[in-house]
Amino acid sequence: MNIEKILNTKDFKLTNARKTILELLIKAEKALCYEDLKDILHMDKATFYRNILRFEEEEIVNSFESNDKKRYYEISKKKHPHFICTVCSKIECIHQELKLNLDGYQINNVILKGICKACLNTK
Amino acid sequence: MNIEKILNTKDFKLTNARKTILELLIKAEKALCYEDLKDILHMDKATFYRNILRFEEEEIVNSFESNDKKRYYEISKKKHPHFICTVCSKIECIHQELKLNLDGYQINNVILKGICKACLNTK
DNA sequence: CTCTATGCAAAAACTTTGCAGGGAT
DNA sequence: ATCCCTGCAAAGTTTTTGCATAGAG
Repeated sequence: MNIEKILNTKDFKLTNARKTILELLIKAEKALCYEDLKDILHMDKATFYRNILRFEEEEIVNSFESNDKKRYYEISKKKHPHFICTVCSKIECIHQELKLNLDGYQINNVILKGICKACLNTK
Repeated sequence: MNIEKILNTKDFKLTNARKTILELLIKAEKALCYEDLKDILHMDKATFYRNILRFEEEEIVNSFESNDKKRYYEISKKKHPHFICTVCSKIECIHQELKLNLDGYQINNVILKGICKACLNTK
């Protein structure tokens, strides 16, 4: 994934803030929230939130709200379903495709909420 | 669905607030948020949120966060997948089962996010 | 009578906005 | 030179908490 290309084709100015955010999301193994990133971002939260919103509008990034009230972001190209445990708030990636007939709809995100194995066992 | 039975079996005191909340959710055709309910609830928001949280803990109700930052609640027995449009924030119920292998996990909620037909067409 | 539930107000948590100055093209 | 981007601080939005009073069992 070429960051400069992504930003240029979408009419973004090529700023350090944008490059940093995209680099980190591309590198990431999992979806990340602002709190995960804030210590390594070196930018104001307003800058982060404004840019990530624009990335979402341009469908470079997509996001979902987790159980812990925070929004998690991932590069659109890496998207896959997520399981969120409502007890421990852990997020697990699901590497399965799911079959659904929703013609005419564009599905960007699949979130399953429930209770994970570990929490079920200690209940 | 017998409200008094639900509340009694779960060791709840039978208050008007609780009966009102459950009645409205049982009657509802779709998942509802506090804002949808506040004008007809006649109770403080703290009472609503405290009770709905207990209902969730007892798995009488389950909830999901929508695109508009609000939490939506539905009676567990009525649960089904939801599609949330990230453009217009509309929530649509999906009456399809989806096949996924997640042994050992309890899935309470399925949320699909994306762009609905109407919004795709006006883009 | 006891212990839980409620209302009110204030706080909390995360995200967004206004504004003035800085930076990319 | 222009217009977009950024940082800072303050505001916004939804949900939660503390505390005194009211109500269920």
